[in-house]
Amino acid sequence: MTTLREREAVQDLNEVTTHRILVVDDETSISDLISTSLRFVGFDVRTAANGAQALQVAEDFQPHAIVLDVMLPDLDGFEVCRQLRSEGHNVGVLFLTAKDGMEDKVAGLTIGGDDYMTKPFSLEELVARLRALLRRTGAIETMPDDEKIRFADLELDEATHEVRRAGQLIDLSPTEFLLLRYLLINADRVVSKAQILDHVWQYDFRGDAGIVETYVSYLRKKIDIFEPPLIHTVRGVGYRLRMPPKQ
Amino acid sequence: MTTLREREAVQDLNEVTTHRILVVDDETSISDLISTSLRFVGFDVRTAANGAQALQVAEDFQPHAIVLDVMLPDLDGFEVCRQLRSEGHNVGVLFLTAKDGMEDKVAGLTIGGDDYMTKPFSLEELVARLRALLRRTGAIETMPDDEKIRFADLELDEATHEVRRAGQLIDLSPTEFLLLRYLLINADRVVSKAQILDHVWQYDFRGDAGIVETYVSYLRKKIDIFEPPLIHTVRGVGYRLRMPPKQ
DNA sequence: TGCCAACCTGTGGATTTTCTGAGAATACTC
DNA sequence: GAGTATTCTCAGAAAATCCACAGGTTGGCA
Repeated sequence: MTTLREREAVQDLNEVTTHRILVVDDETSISDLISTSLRFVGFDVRTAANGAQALQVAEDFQPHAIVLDVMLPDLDGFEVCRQLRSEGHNVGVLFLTAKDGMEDKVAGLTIGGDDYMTKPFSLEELVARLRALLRRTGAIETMPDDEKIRFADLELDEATHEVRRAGQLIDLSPTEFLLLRYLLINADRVVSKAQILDHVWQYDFRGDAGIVETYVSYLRKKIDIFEPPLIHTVRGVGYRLRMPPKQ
Repeated sequence: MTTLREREAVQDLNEVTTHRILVVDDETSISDLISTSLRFVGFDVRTAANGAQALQVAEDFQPHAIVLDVMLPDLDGFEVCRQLRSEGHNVGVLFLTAKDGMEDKVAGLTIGGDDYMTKPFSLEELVARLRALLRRTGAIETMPDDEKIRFADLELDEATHEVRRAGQLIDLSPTEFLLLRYLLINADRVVSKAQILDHVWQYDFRGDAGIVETYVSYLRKKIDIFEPPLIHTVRGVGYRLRMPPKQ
């Protein structure tokens, strides 16, 4: 799925060091989904299925960040977080919360560089948030403008959520933004509609891949009214962001 | 989650030296919340859970300031403070008190550069007060003018609590002021409603993020009646203070 | 050329998000 | 203790977004 290119990009940021991420969730399906995704993107991942195990694994794995479900069979996520911090672990935490009203019982999830997402989420967003978290907590040292992804005269800024083509500001909806981001990260490679669906849409999306065509169409109308067009269809395979062939 | 920008600002003020803050509170949840926040904005933090421990830690940590709950299991906060002073520690103290009428007593007992806040408080305010305290006690040397935060033709003065747009004085309520301050500190980056809620509102606020919309609306009516508007909403993500897009 | 599958894109309704006004509750001020 | 300011909830309106669907278009291939 995701790509040498993306892994190389991560390598650049890390300067050789790979970041260690601990994923804590008791539903194996979720935890598999997440860890597979993160591994593809180049992280070194380990998992735990409950709080006690999480503490244990964290001890000798020394992760740079933790993806932590707040709803665990034994300790809850906050307790895990508290204990880790009190033991001196200086990790950023990306909390996962259910969308069922549990949400508003919990405040303070964005303190200290931490962040949270409600289930279900899209993998693309998970990765983006996790990267942002690593940056904020200093695990990735950043130059002022490596929060921008560029391709040709196209520029996507993660911090401001701005997208520009040839310097001109372009307004995108949230899904359009994620889609473009996914295409950009995989620039020059073909990505299938299934891949796009898996990464950009929430993991519980039950519609069909036709939606991807619709959104590609939206994107084209916004960014490919400029010349030359960058989004190319590879019939029978998928889509590809590509420079015009310089003959 | 407060931002590279803010950390850089702190660094500038400190000229490399990081300020040491001692946090004394017996409720772990509170002391965690505070220390996490302070660490993130660049302070070097240590904690103590009671008076005796506080004295001990202060001895070898030599903090520049102390955040001190007046209600401790052993000694009370004032006693701790008195003993420290008598031992020659010249630290500023930010007292924390419950909202129970004790406030007046506390107010009377704060001398010199000290300050106090009643629980619950907002993290934004805690940090602001602490900075002010450090300035008053001389732990931060200030240039005449760094108590102002500016963005475009907007100017917020921390010392006087005055806000101006295009030179014109604007009257804000306390919450509006904190909100604008938070937006200013994070100027140009997108901040989510959850972040705003976590930082600007008191930590025990149990309402939903809708309140943020309401207050953004208030702010707009006060500062964005001027042209151009500076507060922009990024749909699905949050808000952002932004200069008029360079055409 | 003619056919089929894949792809594109307009339409429109459902859904979600955001904005804002009105009013109740609370806190402050003189 | 009356009057004002502030905070917060709520709900309707407005806007943007999402998504299904369907007819039109394109490209590959027999």
